[in-house]
Amino acid sequence: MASRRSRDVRYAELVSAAARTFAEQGVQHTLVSDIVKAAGVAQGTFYLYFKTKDDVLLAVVDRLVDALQASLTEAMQAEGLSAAARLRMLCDVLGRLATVPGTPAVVDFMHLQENRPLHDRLVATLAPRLVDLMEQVIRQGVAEGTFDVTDARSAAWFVLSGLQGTEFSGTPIAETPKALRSAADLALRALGYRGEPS
Amino acid sequence: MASRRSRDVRYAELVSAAARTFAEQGVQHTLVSDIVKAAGVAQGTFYLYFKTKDDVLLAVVDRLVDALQASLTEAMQAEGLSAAARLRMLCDVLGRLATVPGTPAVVDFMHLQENRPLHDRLVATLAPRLVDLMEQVIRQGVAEGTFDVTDARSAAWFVLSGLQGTEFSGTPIAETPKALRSAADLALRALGYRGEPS
Amino acid sequence: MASRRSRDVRYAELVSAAARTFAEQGVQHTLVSDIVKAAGVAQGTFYLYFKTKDDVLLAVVDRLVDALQASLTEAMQAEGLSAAARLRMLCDVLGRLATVPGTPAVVDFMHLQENRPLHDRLVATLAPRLVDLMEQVIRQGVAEGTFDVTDARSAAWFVLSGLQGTEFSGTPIAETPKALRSAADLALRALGYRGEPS
Amino acid sequence: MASRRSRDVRYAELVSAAARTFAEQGVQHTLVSDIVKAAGVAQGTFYLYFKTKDDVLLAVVDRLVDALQASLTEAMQAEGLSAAARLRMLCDVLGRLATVPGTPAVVDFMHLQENRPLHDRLVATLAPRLVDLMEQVIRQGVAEGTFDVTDARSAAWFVLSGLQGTEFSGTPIAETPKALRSAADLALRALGYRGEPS
DNA sequence: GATGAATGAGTGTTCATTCAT
DNA sequence: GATGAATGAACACTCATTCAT
Repeated sequence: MASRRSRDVRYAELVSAAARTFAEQGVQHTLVSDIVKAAGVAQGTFYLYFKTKDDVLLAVVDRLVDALQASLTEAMQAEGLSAAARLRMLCDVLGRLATVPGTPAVVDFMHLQENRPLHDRLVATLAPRLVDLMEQVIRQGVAEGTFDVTDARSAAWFVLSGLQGTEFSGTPIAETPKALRSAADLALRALGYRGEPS
Repeated sequence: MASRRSRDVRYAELVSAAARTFAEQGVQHTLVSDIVKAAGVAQGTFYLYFKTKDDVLLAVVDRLVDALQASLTEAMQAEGLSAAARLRMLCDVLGRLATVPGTPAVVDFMHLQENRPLHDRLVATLAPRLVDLMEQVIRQGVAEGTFDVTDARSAAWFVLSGLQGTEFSGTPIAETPKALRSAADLALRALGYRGEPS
Repeated sequence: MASRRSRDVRYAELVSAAARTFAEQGVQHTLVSDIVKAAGVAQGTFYLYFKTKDDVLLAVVDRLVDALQASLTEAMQAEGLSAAARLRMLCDVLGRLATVPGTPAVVDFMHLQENRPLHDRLVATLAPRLVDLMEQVIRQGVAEGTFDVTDARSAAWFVLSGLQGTEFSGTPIAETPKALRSAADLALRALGYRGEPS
Repeated sequence: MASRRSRDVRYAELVSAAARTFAEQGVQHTLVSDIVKAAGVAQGTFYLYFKTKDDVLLAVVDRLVDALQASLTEAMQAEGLSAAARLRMLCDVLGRLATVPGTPAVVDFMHLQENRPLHDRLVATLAPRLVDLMEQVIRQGVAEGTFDVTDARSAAWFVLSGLQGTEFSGTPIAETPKALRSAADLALRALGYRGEPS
């Protein structure tokens, strides 16, 4: 029998085990029995913490989202930055996503065709928050007079999608940050920014 | 027994039945037995035309892609257009996707969370071709001196992703064409285009 | 693979296999996998014929009920019999239940504590029909002037329950017919019959 | 932690909780976890008082049986009554079962198809004692010369089953006592009693 | 070619019971 | 005594695929 744990600890262990297993075998091919084996726990224990198999998936995604959210929020809290600077910073943070400590290999396995469902949930959960942030930045730029857009929300979607598209462009992960940096220039131009590129 | 048909006709019927069923129940929850029922055909017949269940999905997607490809290729064949004009035209075609005759409700159900796999395959199949087209347009623009980008491929991804992002921005389908039109302006600006907006 | 059968034949085979298995192992301890093993059929085949495990139980009971119904109806169709004679005949038929060809050992295993659910369903399905028959007999007796009861329905329940109670009295099955015969005398007296005993 | 109780009190609480839960959800669908929840006690505590889940069922039934036994024994202790009078009294007691203080709603939920197992155990436990009582009464009647039966035991089963059958005849509970009274007349006739009806 | 009965490996979930704390 | 986390054997049911007719 796995030694007694507090509810929270065991929960975290299970989520970790699930994340690991999803990463290794793909969501679709991960059995509940794989997860519990990885967690060193009995089958039934799983159901003390999750109602169904899908539940863990949500939990895994939530943990990632929370980590990202933390990074982003922290990054955006800096005062006295211009909108353009903030946008570049946002790109940087996104670019570092792949290497955020604690979420290793996330982006890596997220892109396996196999793991589409996970990726989708992540995006579905994360995207709205990102759009909100981006929209704020754009509005700031408009207020400053450095950006020139009429519909901040739409522009936020366009820019963010463009940046995200970089993910798919076949760029090796190692070069993602650089790719995002030049994508940031395109983004700024799209927003009507006339300042010099980075 | 379903009446004898030529192989092609029966094939088409099955693909249609599959498309219909995927649309109604979602890919994940569509059983092979549902498809054959919809096609008015016996279970075994299915496997005379498709090797596996996933095969139909591919076939359904292929049919869509072919239709789109036809529209796009035709649109791009026009001679004597500026790069900017071509880009706008490309946006228009994308905007009309939802109403392409023969692929009714496609975009509609493509966006159900349920149908992510289908959507993904569509994008995976279509995206490279679109990127190719877009890249050509961009290179033309650079050659003309109206666009100003260094990495045409990356820019193509950025712009195309941005345009695609519009899909997700919550815009009602009816207004997608209009939304894409203004997104085209953002795209042109991103590419360094200085001409007047549409 | 078990050889192809017509739907009806295979259905009958499965019901038989289920009846046999229920009899041997008790309803509660019979697994679907036991039934299919007994039928020489794959697990999935079971679900081509029954929606759930409980479904077979119903089917088994129905088959028994139909057999009994046939015996009883036939027995009651004889013309020109007195009510008392009919009641005795009904007792005989009930007494022969255990030996009705085609339903071997039924009563036998019906009484295992284990098989209470089956027994219950049988009684629940059969009892109303039996009560109807008994009520008819009683009404005939009242009309003849040989029986003397005011509420034929209640009397039917009383008499039938009394007869059925004999089942539980610990009488060995072999002697059930004899026991029922003397129970018939009690029943007739209860109904106010003054004729000489059998 | 539930407050400390004497073993007996806690035992009684658990039996009550079980009875309640069985009544509400049916025996089959009652989980041990439901019972402990109803008792406000931890899962493990259950097993300090009962060896298995079936044990509680027995305990619940026993409690009912004890209550009934008490009523019956008291009723039968009256001296100087004729066999017929005793039999009528026995019917009365049975008729009042439904309203015996301390076992409210018992008969009510006992008849839910759902609760057959409970009912069965009750009958299985109670019936032999009842049969014993009834047999005594019958023997008394034979000795008095007012009853005329050869096999007192069989007659006891017949009569008792007949009376119990009244339970199932669809009679509303409120009228059960009355129904049993007229059933008593049938019973007396079955036993060869020639005295005037009640 | 067409049929549809048959297959059976695969898996999520349940729940009575145990036992470390 | 009391707790409640942990156990894990047990099982019903699914569904893509095969193949005898």
